Order: sequence, then structure tokens, then C-alpha cells
Amino acid sequence: MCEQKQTVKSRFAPSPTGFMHIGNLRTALYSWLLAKSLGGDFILRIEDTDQERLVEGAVDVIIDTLKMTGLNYDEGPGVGGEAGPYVQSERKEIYRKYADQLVAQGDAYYCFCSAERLQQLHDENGLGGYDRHCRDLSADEVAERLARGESYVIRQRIPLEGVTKYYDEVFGEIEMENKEMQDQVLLKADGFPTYNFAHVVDDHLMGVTHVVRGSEYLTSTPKYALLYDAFGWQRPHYVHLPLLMGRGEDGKVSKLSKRHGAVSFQELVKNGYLPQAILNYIALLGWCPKGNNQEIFTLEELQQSFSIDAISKSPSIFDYDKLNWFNSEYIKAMSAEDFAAVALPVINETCPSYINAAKLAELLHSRVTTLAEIAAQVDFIAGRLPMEGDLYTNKKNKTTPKLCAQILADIKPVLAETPAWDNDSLFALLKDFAAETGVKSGAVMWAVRVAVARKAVTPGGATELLEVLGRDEALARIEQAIAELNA
RNA sequence: GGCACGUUGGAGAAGCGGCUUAACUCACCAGCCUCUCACGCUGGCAUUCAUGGGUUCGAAUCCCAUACGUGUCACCA
Repeated sequence: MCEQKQTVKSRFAPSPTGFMHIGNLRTALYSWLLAKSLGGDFILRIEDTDQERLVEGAVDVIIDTLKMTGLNYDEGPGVGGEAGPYVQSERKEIYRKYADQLVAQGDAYYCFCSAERLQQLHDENGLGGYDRHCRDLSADEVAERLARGESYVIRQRIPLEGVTKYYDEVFGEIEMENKEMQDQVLLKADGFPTYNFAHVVDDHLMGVTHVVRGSEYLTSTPKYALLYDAFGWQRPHYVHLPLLMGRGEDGKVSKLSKRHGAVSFQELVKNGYLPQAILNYIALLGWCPKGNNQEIFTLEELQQSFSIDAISKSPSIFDYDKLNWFNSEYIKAMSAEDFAAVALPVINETCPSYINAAKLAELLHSRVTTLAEIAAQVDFIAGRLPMEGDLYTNKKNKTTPKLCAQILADIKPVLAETPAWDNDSLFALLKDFAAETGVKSGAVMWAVRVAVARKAVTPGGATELLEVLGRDEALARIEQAIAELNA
């Protein structure tokens, strides 16, 4: 009989902070891709062991994000599973039990040091760790202090000598001298476990085969490996991801954070980015399909071409320019109907009802990089803008305020009488008018567009704007423009 | 400061010892298209892969050193 192959199981284990950091989302994506590309399961676990940082509704944010991005999970809050509960605060007793086992084995010990004492151990830079003050307390003393009800934590007893190594699927062999490691806290004074302990216990109990997380854990993983060894558990495959960085205004690069702009998924969505565009973009930050020559991928395509060995080791900088490009590509790829469905509500909310909203949506479709730009682009339709600067003077079309006044005065009656009010007819009409009067057609278009929009850049040309505005409003604006020009 | 990891253009990156006079994408620049802009199209943009040594007939690709960068040293995850 051949050995049965263990099914792959990966997890996403965020702490509920109230928002989904884009770096965490990418971790979730890669973790999901890894499991799914190998036909495995993906689980969601909530790491809420820090009682001081609890945020209401934060778990919903995580679940909603996974739902919106299509990263469905096979086990976790809301869907259940054999290894539940999947919320760490509900597993407190489990950790206690395993911590006790470690103490009994001599792989962990009670520490009664006060916060003040620990504070003093740190140098002026906040560096320096624990001095192992309680590491060798006698059993009697421990029992006595426990009986007295002294506050304590449980610390991991790291070997003083030797080297711990592990193999990372991305970074390869990682070695760490045991003397470099701290006797980290496993169980806190409030009885909750630390991340360092809880995730190890949970990953084992939940059957996680692949631990996918950011490379900030690269150097603490030996301690976790030691924990697996102490329990006699099989160590999981480690897959550390290169960090997502941001470049600050000072030009310095550091871990992507709020100071670099919008970095949470919901913030980006609020700013008009499409979930799939965001996902596509971050998928390519730190990973690249073999021989890549394309950029746009669906989740299914990503899943098909995903492989660990194509994950890069070097950190990558989050680039809003490229995100914008992805987003505009995704917007352009939307059907006219789908785009109208998202654009129309914005248009109807800001613009008067007599305009041709459908036409406006059509004009906007190729001109918008985020959904949030819609409102900004239609401001001149929503209401008449004040005239700013000398828009009537245009070098290329050789227009001057005087010429424009003339053109507008002449064209107004023609526009008032023309039977059809659609772009094609209007365009033909203005062309003919230009030919008849001997004025450059570009000049006519320019004069009309500026009169009607009072904006240098508009989503559409003169006749398109006329169609959107409708005859009455267009004429009214032209009349106002003539009056202003002659004033 | 100790330790760990990284280093291909402004950004993401392909490349895994000869097919590379370093793909592809974003950004940028120029031109075309054109009723402004956008879209679209065309072209340009690293003689060089952090630097210095080596190994080799041959190196961005292997080795070593240096520099620089980032991460980490919490009763936070």
C-alpha cells in the first residue's frame, strides 16, 4: 500500500482589526490559491487573543471581504468545520491545556516578572529581551507563588545552545542560533495565549499543512518549529511571502501602511476600485506566472497557474498607478449595461433629470479610472460652473473670445431650429455650419464646447455634450455665454 | 546594535551558465487618430542586471566579500 497523500490545507488567520489591510488580503489570496491549486481546503480562523484590541464588527469586515473577492473558505466562522471553533477567544481552554503540558515536560516555565521589571530590561532603544530571570525557579517556589495568587505568564524554554533550522518553501533553508531567540511568552497573564503559541496549537489541531504568511515571521518561525518539536507534532510547510512595501513622501520605503495612502480593501472599494481589479493587481505583487506575458487574470486563471516556486523573495512596492491601470481595464471590460448600472445612480444623484444620462454614462465608460471619478467628471453637468480663465482662447483652433462670441451668436438660431438632437446629427450640423461660414470646424466645436461646459477637459466633444445636456439647457448655456462674452 | 532576509530601469517583473545587442506590464516621452480629454494605434525609454573580486572558453544567471535596503528583537499579531 502506498502512503495516503495528505490533503493540503491552508489558512488565513487575521486578527480582527476592523479593516482588511491590502497586505493581509494578498496573504489570504496566496493562501487560498495555494490550497485551491493543489485541490486542498482553505480555512479561516480569527485570531482575537488580544483583548485590548477588540473591535466591534471587525469579523464581519473580514468575512465580507472574502465574500466580495470570491475567496471562499471551507472551514471557519459561519461555515463550521470539524476542528472548530475557529475563533481563538473561544478556544481558551485548549491553549491552557497544551501550555500545561509544555510546563510539565519542561519546555515552558512560569514567569512572575512584573511589567516594570521587564521594562527596565530594555535599552534606550527599546531593544533587548527577557533575561530568563524565572527560567530556573524551583518547583517549590513556583508552587508557593502560584498558591499566593501571584500573577504569572508561561514562557517557552528555548535551548541555550545549538541551532534551529527549518525549510521555507520560498526562502529556502533558514537557520537561527538558539541563543538569539527569546523565551517568548506563550500564555499571558490574562490567561489568553499569544499569537506565538495559539497559532501553532491551532494549525496543528486544524490540520493545516501549509502556513502562508508575511515574511515578517521568517525569523520567529524557528521558535514555532521548536514548539512543534516539543509536542512531537509534524511541522507544517512554511510559505513566507515577501513584504508589501510603500514609498513614503520622504522617498523611504517601508512596510505598507496608512501613511502610504489608502491601504485597506474597503477604503479602496470606497474610492472606486473594483474588487476583482484589486485582487488581480495584488496577485502580481510578489508572484508572477512562469514566462508571464500578460497581466489580466481571473481568479480561476490565477488558480490554474499558481505555484509556490514563482513567488519572489524580494519585497515589492505597492504602486497606485498600476492599480489605476488595472481598474480602468476592468471598467472598460464591463459591458455597457453593467457600467451604466453603477454609473447611473451617481449621475442621477448629482445631475438634473432632464439630461441624457444614458449617453453620459456611455461617454464616461472609457474615461474613468475609478468609479469615484464619475462625480468629478460630471460636475459641469450637475450645475453650471463659473467661468475660469480664458478658455475661449485656443491656439490650435485659433479661437479668441471675440471669434467665439460670433460663432455662438450665429450657431444659436441654427441649434434652436434643428429637428434632431443626437450626436451624429449635431456633428453634421456643426460641420456644415463651419463649411458655410468659412470658419474652421475645430473652432466651432471649441467655442460650443467651452460655452456649454466651461471646462477645459470634458468627457466628450461639443456635440456629445449638447446631446447630453438636451436642447433647452444647451441653448440656455450658450445664451449665457454670449451675454458674458459681450459684457 | 545583534540576528535574518533581500538587491534586474521610476514601479511590478521575465530570465535559472551560451538562443539576451535583458521579454512583458505600468508610469513617462514622442507621433498618429481626433469636436477637448480619454480610448485605440505606432515608436522611444537598462550596452546593462548594487559594487568589487573570483570560477568558467563563456555569468544577470555559480562562489566570496563589501555596500545599501528591509524585517525582527512586546504579556501585538
